[in-house]
Amino acid sequence: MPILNPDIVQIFDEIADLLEIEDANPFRIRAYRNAARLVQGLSSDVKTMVEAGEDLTELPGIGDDLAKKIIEIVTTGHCSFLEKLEKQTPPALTELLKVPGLGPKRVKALWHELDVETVDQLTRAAREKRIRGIPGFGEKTEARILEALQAQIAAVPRFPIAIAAPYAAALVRYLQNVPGVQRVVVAGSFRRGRDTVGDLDILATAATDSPVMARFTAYEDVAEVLSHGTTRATVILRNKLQVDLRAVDESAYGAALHYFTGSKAHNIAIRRMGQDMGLKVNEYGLFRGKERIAGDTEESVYAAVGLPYIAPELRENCGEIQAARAGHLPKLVAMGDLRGDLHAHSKASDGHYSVRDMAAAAKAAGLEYLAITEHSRHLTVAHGLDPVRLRRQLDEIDALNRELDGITLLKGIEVDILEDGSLDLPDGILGDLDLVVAAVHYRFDLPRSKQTARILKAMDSPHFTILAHPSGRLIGSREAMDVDMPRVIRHARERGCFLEINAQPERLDLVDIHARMAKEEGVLLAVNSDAHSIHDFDNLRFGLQQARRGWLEKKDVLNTRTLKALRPLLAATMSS
DNA sequence: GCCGTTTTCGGCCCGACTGTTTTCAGTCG
Repeated sequence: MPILNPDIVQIFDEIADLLEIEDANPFRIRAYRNAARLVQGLSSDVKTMVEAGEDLTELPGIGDDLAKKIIEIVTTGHCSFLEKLEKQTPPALTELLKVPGLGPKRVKALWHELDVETVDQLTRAAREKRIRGIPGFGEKTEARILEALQAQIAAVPRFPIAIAAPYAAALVRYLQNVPGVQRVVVAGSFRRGRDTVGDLDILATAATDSPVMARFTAYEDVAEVLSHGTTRATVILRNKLQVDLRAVDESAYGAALHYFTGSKAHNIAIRRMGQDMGLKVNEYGLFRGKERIAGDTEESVYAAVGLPYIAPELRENCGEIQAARAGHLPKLVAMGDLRGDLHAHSKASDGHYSVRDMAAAAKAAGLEYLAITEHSRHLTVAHGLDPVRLRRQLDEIDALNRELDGITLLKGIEVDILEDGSLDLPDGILGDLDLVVAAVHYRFDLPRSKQTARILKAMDSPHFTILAHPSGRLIGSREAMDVDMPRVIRHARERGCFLEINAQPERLDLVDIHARMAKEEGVLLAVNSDAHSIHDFDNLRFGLQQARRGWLEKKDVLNTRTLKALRPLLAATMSS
């Protein structure tokens, strides 16, 4: 069985969970958590690194011991230390840690006092009112546990960022109108541009006598108030989205925004840097002794620890601090850099508007060019085009281009990659296009070797410009295909073709770490809307955030090129 | 378990809220 990075992540997290229940040295536990997070964010395959004889202790947070464990895992497929822990502590206990309100201490107490090892046993113990008898537990805690268990049956998944966005915007507007409130901003993973958010973290600056906390918990969309203090409150909205509000004085804006944006790992690293310089860093500012030396702005927070400003999308403690220290931070691609969009549909296939309407909407969104890329005939549910209908559309686009002003349409197709890796339309007509976008739309279940071979073969077609939504995942409903993405990326480089970051909220694929890998390999990415309607160009901002999370600069993104600069790049993929 | 312009030991980020407590432990972010 091939060992992939997520397998290592899971093993280290499991070790950390079990060590927590055993009440081990918290810093030892943190070492495993850090290692898990490091591997999670690694843009290369650990097994490959081991096979290449790379020194894993070069990685920050990996020492001799963890390097040995990683080597054991990738070579044998298991970890003897984890197996030893599982003999001492029932592995099912780690499931209990996921119950809100239960941490390692309480899980351990439940296990020792009541022999509770599983979620079922916990539910029974709560119903039979046995939990309140344990020292440190009471009736309220018992009720909370039972409630949490019942809520977990209807487990709340993470929200795609675009779904959370309108709720965030509405809350921000509401809070801004509360007396005494100065600024309201959404922080947390939302601000870091993650593809999904587990909750919304909102920061408000307000006068101390502002009723902002009370007004927050009284917001009409609040279904439940989980906690309510003077500077912090947590609620659940009717759609199950959790929202945290933190209120601070305006003078602490920068420090609080930095703290509340995270990530946690990034914050810890920054605080440690501050500590080395004799500074205390918290959400109120940076302090040398009692003296406050920074915190008005985020820039001042970074400057105080000797760093340039780091964009929120980079704050995952995955190399951004080292890059900042070395002066090597990327100048991230920005919304205004996008010149065009290379993937869109009209009602000729499964879109909802005419080509003319789509062109007008793209122009209104500030774009200079738009590729029309209908589905091909194999995708019958989307009314995919055969050669005859495609030929007709090409004539329509030629005619429109003679008439349109300020926007140029490119002739494309989103051609199906068939199960054997061939493309769904003949080379003859594909050769008459400006670009060929290709994608997998069925048989997502092929084994890794076959799926990878299928895509590599498709890339070797005479006409192949962009691999669209390369992993095929749909957030919350379909897992990514099992495909060797590093190999696909390397092949794209050899073949001279491009990969897509699809900006549809449920796709956002390539994901950040693969985008970063592509950048490192020198493969250009297209940030495309995959628009099916005139409103979908708004989604480009989410695709762009994903690109920024992949450390992409303007030069790394294909569709930041002017049309003049783009044409030869497209042409080079259409003639080999 | 990691790490080192305090380098092989002794540190390791910081604070708010809740519930069960009479001063704080546990959990969370």
